[in-house]
Amino acid sequence: MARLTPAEEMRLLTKVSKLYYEENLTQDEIMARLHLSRSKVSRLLQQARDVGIIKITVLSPPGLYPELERELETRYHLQEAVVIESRQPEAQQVVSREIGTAAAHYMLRTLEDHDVIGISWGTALSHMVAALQPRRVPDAHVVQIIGGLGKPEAEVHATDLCRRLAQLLQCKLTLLPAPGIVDHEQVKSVILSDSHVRHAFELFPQITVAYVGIGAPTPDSVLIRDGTILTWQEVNELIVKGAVGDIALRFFDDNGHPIYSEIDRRVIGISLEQLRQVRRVVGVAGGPQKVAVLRGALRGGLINVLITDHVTAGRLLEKEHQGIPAIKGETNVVS
Amino acid sequence: MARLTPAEEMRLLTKVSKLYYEENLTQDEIMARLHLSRSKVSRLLQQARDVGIIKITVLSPPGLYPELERELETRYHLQEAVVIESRQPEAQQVVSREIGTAAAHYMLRTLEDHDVIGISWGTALSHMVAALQPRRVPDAHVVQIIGGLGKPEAEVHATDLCRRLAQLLQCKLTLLPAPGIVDHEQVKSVILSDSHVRHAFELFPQITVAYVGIGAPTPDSVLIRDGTILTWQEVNELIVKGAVGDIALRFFDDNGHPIYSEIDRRVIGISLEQLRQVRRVVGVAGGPQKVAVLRGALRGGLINVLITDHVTAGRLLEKEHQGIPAIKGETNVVS
DNA sequence: TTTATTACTGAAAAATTTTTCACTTTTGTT
DNA sequence: AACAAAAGTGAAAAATTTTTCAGTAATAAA
Repeated sequence: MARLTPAEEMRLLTKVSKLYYEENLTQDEIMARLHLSRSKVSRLLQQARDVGIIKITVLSPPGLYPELERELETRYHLQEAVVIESRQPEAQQVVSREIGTAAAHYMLRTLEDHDVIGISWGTALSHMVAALQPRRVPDAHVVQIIGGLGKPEAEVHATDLCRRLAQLLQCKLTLLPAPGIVDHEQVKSVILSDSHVRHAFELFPQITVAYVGIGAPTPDSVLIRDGTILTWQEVNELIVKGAVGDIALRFFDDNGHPIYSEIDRRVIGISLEQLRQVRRVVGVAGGPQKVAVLRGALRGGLINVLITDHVTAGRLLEKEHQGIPAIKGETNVVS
Repeated sequence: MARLTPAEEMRLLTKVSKLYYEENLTQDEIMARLHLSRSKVSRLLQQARDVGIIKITVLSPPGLYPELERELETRYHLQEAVVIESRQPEAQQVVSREIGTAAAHYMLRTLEDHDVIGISWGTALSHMVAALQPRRVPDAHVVQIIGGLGKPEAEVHATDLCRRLAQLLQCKLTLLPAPGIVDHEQVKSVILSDSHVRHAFELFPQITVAYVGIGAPTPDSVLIRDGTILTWQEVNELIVKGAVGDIALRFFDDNGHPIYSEIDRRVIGISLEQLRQVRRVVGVAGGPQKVAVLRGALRGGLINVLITDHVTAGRLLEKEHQGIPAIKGETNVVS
């Protein structure tokens, strides 16, 4: 109601701030006490925050990397980034396990009653399921989004992962009873006519959250290791075409753009386009080999939650060839 | 929805805190982002504050004494204390002026449209009015609560104060056209029969805020100085009875209890009991001589807003003969 | 001076946050 | 293992805070 001198204003600012933040009075009580209007108190507090009379600090306990998370989230338009501290950040196996554990916690934290959970495949996801504490969520639904990998007779990995997960959650389960990749396109169309397979495919649009591993095309990757899934020659072809890695056997380049090829047509599983329709795609990956792929996946908006380790996170935030920003409109739906 | 490990909980706490306090997301946005329930986010923030992850500091600019104010308010159940920094805290005259200025600011800040303002008398109040910036508050009402002091022909001070104040506020004015103290009780009853005087008295219960000076019975006080108001002998009598000072010529002791006497019966003005009925009584006083009286007034709950200087404030907070607390139920109504 | 612009106000509306409540899960105890 | 107690949960209600709005006062410009 009045015109105040700067000094008097300062005193009022300080006083209101103290009463609010130190004495925990409500703004109403302060208003009564100091004979101000409700709005004035609110505005005063706002001003005090702006001017710096009120200082709010959030301290991060050691072992947490909220700044890295924050930067990743901002830079790549992520819904959330989870960065854990790795004890052996260069050891692919160790990192995968650590990240898998973090992913399990993340799942536990974010799981909702009617979630339809798409699961791909990979070491990290495997560790995730291994680390997951059992929890009854009967209305959830686990859906396999890529066929079991490797030769038909070995089609265990992806399928198994889903089965174990569904068991831990005691929830519904839809498997994709097919190999992840077949030898000829014709075989694929035959398989796709199977009603079970079709059933899984039809569920893709209903997936509310997908957990995906991210593959790097290195010689020792599981993909190539024993030649059962892809040959080194095939992978090389893809690399020549610009591939930096894959999500559920869908290869993509530096910018997350899909790389179509003969190989792609032989894959039985969700497409990158379909994956992009999923509201929440959680990428679970870390370790030195994954940096390049992750960068592509992030740039292309193929994932919108990232679970990784602090070293990988740091690398993903390095200037990167003069920071080409993630392309607008290609990001997954967020809200 | 989930059971979290302590480490994971820490991360969540930190993350939520950062998003809320550093990114300024709403709890709703955080909920969407982190897939938590609205309540959970609120509780998490509460917890983070409790645990100390979030630290809120209010820094007081130099020259302000929010701690002293706070302590005074708490110790003496005050609605508000205003402590200003005095440049010459031992010089009664200087302090009075400084405090008067502070009181003017306080009035400007808290003045409301329909306030009925009771005004007593004193050096500090005089400075207050002198320092007051003009401000039109036509519905306010200034009421003189103690007769003009001294001999009838000198009855200027209190009256004048009120008149000047009313002019500055361009508001209604009710004077108490009588001396503050008369020679004989009989004279008083005659005066009280005057309709103007009665009018002022009838307004006392409607006073919403009273500004009162606080008198110390020292030889150089204006009260005694020229012998026009009280003689040293009269004052001495009061001191013997335990008086530490007065508010509007109503003397009281260490604990703010009124001291009744022949003198008291000759005073024309508000009584301490009536003053106590006033929702807000602002005591304006400081300087070395006022410490003892102020202590009495504060202990007795005779005032519930105090405007003083930092040295006096400090003295008022000294242990005081093993801190007899202000007596409950004797305090003025606060809300 | 008068006028136009800007800033500021309090009340009410809208938005946000906290608490309550009814219920479920976990944990500790017999 | 069965049970009771305690802790934790989300939805809704209640409380609190912020913003909007319409109007007023202060300041700047003419």
